[in-house]
This record gives sequence, C-alpha cells and structure tokens, in this order.
Amino acid sequence: MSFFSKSCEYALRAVFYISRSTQEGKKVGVKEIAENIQSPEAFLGKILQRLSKEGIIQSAKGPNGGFFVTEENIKRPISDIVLSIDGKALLTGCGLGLKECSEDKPCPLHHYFKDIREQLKGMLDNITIDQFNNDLIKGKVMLRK
Amino acid sequence: MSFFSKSCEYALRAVFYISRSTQEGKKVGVKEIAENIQSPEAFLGKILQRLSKEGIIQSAKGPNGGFFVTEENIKRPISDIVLSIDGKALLTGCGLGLKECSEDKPCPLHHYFKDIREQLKGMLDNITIDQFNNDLIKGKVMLRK
DNA sequence: ACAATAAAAGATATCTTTGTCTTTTATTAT
DNA sequence: ATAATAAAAGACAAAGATATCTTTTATTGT
Ligand code: FES
Ligand code: FES
Repeated sequence: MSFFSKSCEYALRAVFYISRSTQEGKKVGVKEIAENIQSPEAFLGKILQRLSKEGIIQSAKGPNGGFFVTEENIKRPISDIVLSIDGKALLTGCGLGLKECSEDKPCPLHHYFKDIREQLKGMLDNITIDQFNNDLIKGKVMLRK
Repeated sequence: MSFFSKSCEYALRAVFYISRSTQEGKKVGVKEIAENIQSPEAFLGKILQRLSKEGIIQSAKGPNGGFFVTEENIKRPISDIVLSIDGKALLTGCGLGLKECSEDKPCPLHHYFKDIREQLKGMLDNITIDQFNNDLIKGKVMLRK
C-alpha cells in the first residue's frame, strides 16, 4: 500500500507536467505526458478525461489540441486532484476501517491517527498546482520514475 | 484509498482483540475474533495464519486452541503488523510513485511529504500492541464497525 | 484408539484496479 | 469538402485484492 492509488499518482504527476507546459505556452497531448511521467498512455488518457470532466484541467480536441490549465486551475490545491480520483477515505476515514471516524466511538488508533490525517489533509489543501512550475523547469524536481 | 489495505485493517483490529483476550486469560478462535471485529471469517483466517507464521501472534491447534500473544509479542510496535501485511511502500516509498524516494531526485511533493510519512512511521513504531488493552476492556475504544 | 476441535493449507470465486485496443466525435488546416 | 489530428468513449483483458469453500494436519479429552 501507498498513500495514493496508481491512478492518483499518475494524475498528480500529469497535472504537474501539464501545468509546466502551459506555463511554457503550449498544450500537450496524452502521448507526450505519458512519456514524460512514465505512465501507460491509454490508462492516463482515461484519468485525464476524468480530470477534464471535473474541470480540474482543460482539454482541446483536434490539431494543436491537447491538455492545458487555466489561471484558476493552477491556483487550486492538489487535494482537489486526490479527492477527485481517490475519494475522501484517505482524508476523513478511520485508519482501522471502522464505518466512520468519530470522537465518541473511536478506534484504538484514533487519537494518534487523527493528527497525521489532518496534517496530510492540511498539506494537500495548502499546496497549489502551480507551486512547482519553476522547480520543474529548472529540473530541481522529478516526475519520471 | 485509505492508509491501510483491508487485510491490514483486519489484522490490526484482530491483533488488538487477541491481545485483550490474552490479557483476560483466554485463547480465541477465528470465529469469535471475526464476529467481534466484523470481518469475513475465512479471510481473516488467512491473515492470522500469516501473522502467526511471522511470529507476530501465536496459535494453538485442537480443543482449547486458538490465537494468543506472548509477553514479547505485545511489546512489539504495530508497525510490525503493517509492514508484514502491507509492506514498506507506505512508510518509505515516494508519495507520487517514483521508483524510489530520494533527496537528490525528489518528486515535487517530497519536501512536504517526507515529514508526514516520518510522522506516520514514528507513530506506528512507537505504539505497542498492548497499549490499548485497558481501553478495550473498559469499552473506551471500538474494534467493530 | 477415537471423536471432537481448531488452525493450516489448498482450491476456487468475485470484485476492483490497472491496463490495452478500437471506434467515435470534435477541431483544424488545406 | 477533405484529410489529418487529438481527445472522448466504449469494449475488453490482465492482475491483484478480497472473499469463500473444502480438505488436511495437529492437538486434546475421553
Ligand atoms: S475512529 Fe479510527 S481514526 Fe478515528
Ligand atoms: S521522492 Fe517523492 S516523496 Fe520523496
């Protein structure tokens, strides 16, 4: 197990890549994205479709088409991506899998767990999509395996 | 997605239940455990088999048999259970799914992510199995959905 | 020895996630 | 209009996680 599903990992990496490309003034196709984040092309296509439908990214069909982001898009926190792909279980659910996480019927780990989960949520809520464009352009951070 | 796999959630809840039962001086069978933590019986059986094989819990066949824990067992951190069932990805892997998490080739989230992961790891390393026996006996914490 | 008990082991089934392939729809440039 | 491009949509395949069922092995009490 890892924090995010494969789909969500691809989604995050892809959105970062798209954001940088938009910053550089160009739309990008699935193929280019998939190559640069090392993900299966067709599978990534499905994921981007979803993100596009949810308004997290934009897409344009036809020649010179591809994926890109708007000013509004890149100001959004990455928790939007995580919620959209993996749902809210990670950010609000009980760590031991009880039907719901609650103060009055807590699982043994609740007290400790709650804090970690809140921190993760806080982090994802506060990091915006555009935040890494410069680091990406400078090659300071990686999107490829 | 949630932090742990279903298997791991069952494992943790079961081990807590077994630990309390041992504390109360009795071995417990799969059936009783499954009922009390609300998990599928046969599936839980497999998980307990694995934990038993790894020496995290003990088992005894035949009449008056069942699962129990030793003094050594209950002093172990619950990270042992998590590692045994879900592997190390959650505790050491890259949050964005890069082949490995590293300082010199970090993913965009690395800087933030690292801390959260370390805290989760720290928590799991420091919480011992026996730590909740009293709370469980007093009904302060729950193992049932 | 025998019957009863309970975990271990093996085989199989179902569901979800991940991944691929083909066809359709929209857009652009010629 | 037509051809080329690229995403959207749909159908399908493979793998892994979850779950069930049956048979075997070990242990106990009679
Ligand atoms: S009840 Fe389990 S984490 Fe809150
Ligand atoms: S490289 Fe991604 S978390 Fe460290």
